[in-house]
Amino acid sequence: MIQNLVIVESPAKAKTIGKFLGKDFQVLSSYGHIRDLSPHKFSVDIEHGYAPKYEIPTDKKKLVKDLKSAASSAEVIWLASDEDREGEAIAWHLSEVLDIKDKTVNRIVFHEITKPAIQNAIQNPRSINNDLVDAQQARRVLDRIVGFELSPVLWKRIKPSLSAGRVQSVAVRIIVEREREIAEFKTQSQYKTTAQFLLSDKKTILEAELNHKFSTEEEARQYLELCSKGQFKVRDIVKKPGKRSPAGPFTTSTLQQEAARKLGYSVAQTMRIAQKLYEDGHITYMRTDSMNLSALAINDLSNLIREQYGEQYLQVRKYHQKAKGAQEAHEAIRPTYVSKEKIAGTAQEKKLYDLIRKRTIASQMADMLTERTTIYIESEGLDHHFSALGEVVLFSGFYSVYKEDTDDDQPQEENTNLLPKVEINEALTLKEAKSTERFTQRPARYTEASLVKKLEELGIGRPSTYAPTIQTIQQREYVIKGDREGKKRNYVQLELKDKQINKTELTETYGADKNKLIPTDIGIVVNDFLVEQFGGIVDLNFTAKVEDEFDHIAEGKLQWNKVIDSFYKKFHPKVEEAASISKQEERVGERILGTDPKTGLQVSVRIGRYGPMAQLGTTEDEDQKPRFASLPQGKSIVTISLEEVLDLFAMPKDLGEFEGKTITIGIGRFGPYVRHNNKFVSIPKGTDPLDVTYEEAIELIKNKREAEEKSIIKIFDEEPDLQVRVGRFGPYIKYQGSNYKIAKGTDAQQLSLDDCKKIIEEAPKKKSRAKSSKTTKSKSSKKATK
DNA sequence: CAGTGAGCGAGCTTCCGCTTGACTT
Repeated sequence: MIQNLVIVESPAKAKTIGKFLGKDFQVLSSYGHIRDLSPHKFSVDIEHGYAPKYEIPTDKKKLVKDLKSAASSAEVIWLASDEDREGEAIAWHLSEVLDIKDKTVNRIVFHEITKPAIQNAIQNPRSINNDLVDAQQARRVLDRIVGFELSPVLWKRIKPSLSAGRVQSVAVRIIVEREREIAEFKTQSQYKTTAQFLLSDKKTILEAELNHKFSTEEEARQYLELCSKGQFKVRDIVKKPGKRSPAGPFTTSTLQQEAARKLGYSVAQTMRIAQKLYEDGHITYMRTDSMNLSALAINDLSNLIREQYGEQYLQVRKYHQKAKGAQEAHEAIRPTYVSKEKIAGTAQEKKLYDLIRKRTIASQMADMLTERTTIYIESEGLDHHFSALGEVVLFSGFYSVYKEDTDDDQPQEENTNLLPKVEINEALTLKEAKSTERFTQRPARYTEASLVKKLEELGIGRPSTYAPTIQTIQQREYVIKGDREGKKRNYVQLELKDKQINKTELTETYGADKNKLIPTDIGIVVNDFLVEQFGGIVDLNFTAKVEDEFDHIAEGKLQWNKVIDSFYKKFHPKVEEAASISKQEERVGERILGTDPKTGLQVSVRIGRYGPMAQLGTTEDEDQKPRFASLPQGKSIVTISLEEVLDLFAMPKDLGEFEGKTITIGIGRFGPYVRHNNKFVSIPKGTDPLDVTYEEAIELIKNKREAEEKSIIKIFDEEPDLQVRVGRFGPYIKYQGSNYKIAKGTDAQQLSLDDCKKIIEEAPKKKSRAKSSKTTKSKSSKKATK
């Protein structure tokens, strides 16, 4: 029998701690929360003080049973969940669920997984902080009320299965508002002037920029004309020391940002890889908002920097978290053994480890020191002056190990920009000058990582939820990760050379975007509805405000259910009101575009049961049922024109006969298609279905037939319904409309009819396949039933 | 897998934060 049972949150942590504590301690893990509100039921008793009804999730039942039996045979139980609101609640749930009436229950905490930290924790046990637990309950209940009251309003007013919540709805709002700023952005242009001067040796060139931008071409031209007569000289040379400091060690959000910028990983990908590194013992915990490093780690880092770079490169620093609502229960993300330069693993794991390691080392290194030189150039009688900037690195410091990227698309300016030697009052000859029209840049669309950064700044969401939140808003189709093609524009360049000014018109592409978060029609309509009806909840500062109240609860100054009550009394009537109107009474987000000149029927667009749609005619019209059409990819209910909608109703379009059957063009659930003899061929992306000619349609049909023929490996005369084919995932059997997987390593060519039938019979029974394909992506719902 | 969208109604969808695997295609 083991005397002491320690329970932590993560199994990897349990393993390490077990080693530190020795034989008298058994260390187990709770795998996060062990109890929660039911995923299907409201589970908050509004009438009785908002009492939450907790249950043990089915997939946690066995774990809780095991923990119980371990607890029953131990004398002292140490609850060592994280030192934050959630961790305190986990400890409390454990103390409630495990049968431990007559046992000693000690609550202990540590911020780092080191032997001294853990021994110290064991020396200083306390009891559970009930105020902190209450703050967590308030957070949990508030989120449940918001999510489970708001979402049904959306089902009723807009479309089923939608969702809203304190975090996700603000994330969507940020993206929708940015898109509006982009749409409303008025670009302006200014003329930026640069010049090349020759030094007195008549050979060396000095490049400089004018400290003024002209708003019109005329002004720029006049200035260049003055320049052509100017007598330039060096007015002053100013030298200033410059320095740059390293960024702090990684937290979850900064790791996600840098991994996206430097390695191109998605937020979810970064977390998956980091999880593996953590489990393999290479890095500390990856879900953290702290920049703290343990004394042990700082010691290791100091030794490494001294040895590999020298004493002058070492500068021990302490970083402080600026993010709102940070709870700092863990260390920063760092290598467990910084001396380990390379790890075993996949290429992705190695790259991420290297990034974490270099960032951690750099964080304890000296500043980079530079000397910045500015040469001021002027001519008598001329307003404004030119200046040439140079920067020389005097001491590289942390910069030799790691440099942080920025989100700007602009290339980084070079750091070592040497300037030629000049003297004050040295006469310079203007070799040439250019005045180029430059445009102001529209705000940038968010990437996954820059959205995480924004959310963190607002104190919305936690390290463990950034990646899932981004997944949710994409899954609900509020936002898609997409590309936008750049547009072309002309700009003017005036060139002064040999006393002549030449004007050229050049073209540039601008505004192209790749893999950026773009709101969908559904996202826009849902957001506008929420902003209008529930502005307080989707307010960017809502979380910060309630966090303040949670803090007061944690300090014992407020009662948690009173906080919830005053919120609910204001919130619930708004829910009732919003839910009292039906979809038919008021169509959220509907746009009426006009009337069809041919029929005189009303043309409108809105969000329908299956997404954005167009409607011809109205339901009030008794004589004529309305016609409907889905909006094709790339079209939006916000911007689509009457003409474009009328084109949609021109389908299905008859193209004529081929082999005795008619060819029709239409748009279905999976996009535009050509239909012939009950067979469908997709029309490739980028082609307007209305532009497809009779000849092109036949071409598409023939191509499809050819591809189909090629895909058939084997066919049996006795059973023409059964075919062995090869597809994207390799060979498979097609039989009566269903596909069957062929086991790896089987030679599909050699299969006999009997072999195939056997494979079909032995294939696992499919569960409600037809249903799951209709409700596009309801994977999460299946998990819950299991 | 491809002409859905009205209406009838049953039953379902939904939140945020802690944690890892177990699952197909």
